[in-house]
Amino acid sequence: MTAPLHEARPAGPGRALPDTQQGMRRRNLARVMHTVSAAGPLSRAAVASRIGLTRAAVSTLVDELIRSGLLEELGPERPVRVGRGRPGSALAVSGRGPAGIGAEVGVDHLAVCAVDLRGQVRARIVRHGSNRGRSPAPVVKELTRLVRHVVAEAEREGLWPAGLAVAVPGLVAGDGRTVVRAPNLDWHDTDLGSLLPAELPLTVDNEANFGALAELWLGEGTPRDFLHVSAEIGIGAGVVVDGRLLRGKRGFAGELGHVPVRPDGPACACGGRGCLEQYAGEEAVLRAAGLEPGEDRVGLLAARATEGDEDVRRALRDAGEALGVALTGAVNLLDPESVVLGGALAGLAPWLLPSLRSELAGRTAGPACPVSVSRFGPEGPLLGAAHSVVRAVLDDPAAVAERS
Amino acid sequence: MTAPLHEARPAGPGRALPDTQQGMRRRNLARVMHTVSAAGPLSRAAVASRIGLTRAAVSTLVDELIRSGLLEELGPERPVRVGRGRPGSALAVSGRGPAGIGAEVGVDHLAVCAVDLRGQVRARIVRHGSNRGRSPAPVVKELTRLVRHVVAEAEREGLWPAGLAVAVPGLVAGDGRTVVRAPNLDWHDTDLGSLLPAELPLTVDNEANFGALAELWLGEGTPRDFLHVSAEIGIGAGVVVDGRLLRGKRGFAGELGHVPVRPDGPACACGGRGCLEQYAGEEAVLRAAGLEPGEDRVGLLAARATEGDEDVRRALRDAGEALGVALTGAVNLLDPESVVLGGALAGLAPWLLPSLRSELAGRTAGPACPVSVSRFGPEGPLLGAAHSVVRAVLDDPAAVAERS
DNA sequence: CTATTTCGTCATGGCGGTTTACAAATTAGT
DNA sequence: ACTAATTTGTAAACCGCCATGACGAAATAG
Repeated sequence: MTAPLHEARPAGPGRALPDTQQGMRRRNLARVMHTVSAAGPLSRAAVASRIGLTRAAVSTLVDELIRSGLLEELGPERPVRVGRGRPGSALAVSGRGPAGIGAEVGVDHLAVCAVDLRGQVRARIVRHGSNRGRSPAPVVKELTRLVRHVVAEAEREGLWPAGLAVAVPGLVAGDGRTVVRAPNLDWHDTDLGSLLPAELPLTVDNEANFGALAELWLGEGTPRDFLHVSAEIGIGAGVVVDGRLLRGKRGFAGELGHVPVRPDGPACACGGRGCLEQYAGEEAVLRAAGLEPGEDRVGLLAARATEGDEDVRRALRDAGEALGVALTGAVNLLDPESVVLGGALAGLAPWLLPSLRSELAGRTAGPACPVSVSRFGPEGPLLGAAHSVVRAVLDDPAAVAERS
Repeated sequence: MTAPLHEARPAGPGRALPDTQQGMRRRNLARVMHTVSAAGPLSRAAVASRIGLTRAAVSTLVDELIRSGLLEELGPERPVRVGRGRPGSALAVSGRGPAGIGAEVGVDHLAVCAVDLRGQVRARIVRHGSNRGRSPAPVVKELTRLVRHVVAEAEREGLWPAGLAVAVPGLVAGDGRTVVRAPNLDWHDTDLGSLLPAELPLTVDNEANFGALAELWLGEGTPRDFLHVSAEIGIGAGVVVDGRLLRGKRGFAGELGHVPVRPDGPACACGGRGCLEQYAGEEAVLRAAGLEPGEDRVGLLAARATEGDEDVRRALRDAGEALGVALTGAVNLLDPESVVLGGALAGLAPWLLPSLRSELAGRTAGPACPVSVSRFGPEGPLLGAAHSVVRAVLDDPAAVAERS
């Protein structure tokens, strides 16, 4: 029963459980966890009215969750006051117990963190240094060391790892383990499952997808329908529809970088012509700006743009324009509530946004789709990965209780 | 309790019912209906093993459904044989009881049909004649007459109408009643709910969406992730993701017609430039082919192309090319399993497909997304509409039993 | 200080699926 | 043809889960 933990993929609170009393119980446990997790400290009565069960039923559910160590009672010193009447006893998600381990394989860094059920980052390591062209085995070996380190640190705080989620800058197969293509790393058809320790349930996904999930779960007022655009060499988008990540048949959805912007434009590695990547991809922008590819390419662009370098600014303006054209297509197709720029794009937003927005507005009848910048910037994918494990626990607390 | 009947919109078998024993019962009733409906005559034991309940539980569910008239026992003359052992008694969806009424407001016709729970069309009327520029009131009045006629015919066969679903060639608001914009008809912000008889639960939706649903529900081997493209003056797409229709925030998803194909192309009514509609829309194609707009425009194009008219063929080839560019973007974004051409496009497919396919293949790395033609052609939206009502009954049989 | 309100829990009950057992209906094998 | 094996459908007893209603506990309002 470790399968339901891979929740960043199948997704949806407790779906697919059989419609029997046991399944009902499990779903109700999940609903209690989600409610308490989302709405802060809450009394049993408040939970009951929110999920539509009686106080008595919620009491038994809460008892079970407290026994499992997933929920805790804050104690009589910190009651939940409502007005007149006896104050409720405050329930909160436990700060001990299971933790989600998130990891990120970036082009220029590795990062690992541990997040508890409350959403707090409890341990964190970042190692800088380029991974371009390094073969998977040594990179993953190093990543494994970092994971073990973070897990050890988390365990010292009374946490135990419930799963590992890895964000990679590339396409991931539908199995949630295999990196099909990561151009920045030059990885192809690499099964991370066989390289990582098998102790933890594993999920691998695109960084744009995890970034989108971070936005969905952690962003304040984030809608249930939006596009999260993120870029390094390639440009990827995490598409969230009705609160769920859109993956597509093979798991390749969100390949914004190869949306045609000018059908007769320059040839692209994908076989097409005039793909967005040819105008707004990292290499294209650096070339247009007259810069040499170096270590921290995004930082370099941002620095030069800040200094007022006209070539760089023009290059970014043009990239924003191309992004605007591609996003117009996406917005027409998906009708999202907003578009969020995350990952590397977040740092370049000041110079991309004006042309992007005007292009989008000019091509749209009625009010244009609002474009914002992610609050998490480059941290999004890592946080999203760790939280995906946490969400899996919230989605089926009974499965975790069995293992603890 | 008429709300859950509008199932083409919220969709998803019995979701959102409370996780209480009553909700469980209702969901299990729905699962029995869906199973029997999908897998033909089935014994109680077969249903039980398919949905994961015990034979005893299924027996009580089936009893209830038979009492409600939604299921029927075929009788001892037509048993379900399995091999050794006692043969099962065959269960089938009832051919009487509730029926779905589907209606279509086309540019050149009105159509209404009644479909029983088995999916059979039991009554049908089509009235030819242009509706371009006619104001909503008289058109809907005429449609209402046709609906009453079909309902009367269905009732003579022992059916009763469970709901009415109307397909329109335009954008429909999120409420499922109001036509926001239908350029072919020149309707704007028209609330069909106030014009149609209030006796029946009503759903209004875009014809491309209903066409996509027909494909999803009735097509053989149709995947759960695909794009259904359909066109009259505008070009719309029904986007199906994981077996559910993608609607977007305002319900405007699938506006393929305004995806930019050439960012510097001719201006479009939407405010943009070079939208797909400027290359593959009906007017653009007619102009490129050197034809005058007349009554049956699609038929005219098809006829001329069949005759070998080079201008028409070239125009259609170019339109296919533009469609290919726009679809490349959509395919990259959504990673669907296939693309289906329906509605008016189905009739022009022989001349559109070659250039469309080669454009799509040339712009895609790896195997290109397969493009096929709808089996239903122009009938798709009408069938999808009627079936959406039927699906609503299957999704919550208990709600219907209360009304019968 | 009392009346009122709200919280959490307990006992009871209804409902729904499971378990177990059994009769009915058919095939396979002798 | 007759028996053994197999499968179906149903009935009775059981268990689990939530609802109902009542109660004591703990606060506020007057």
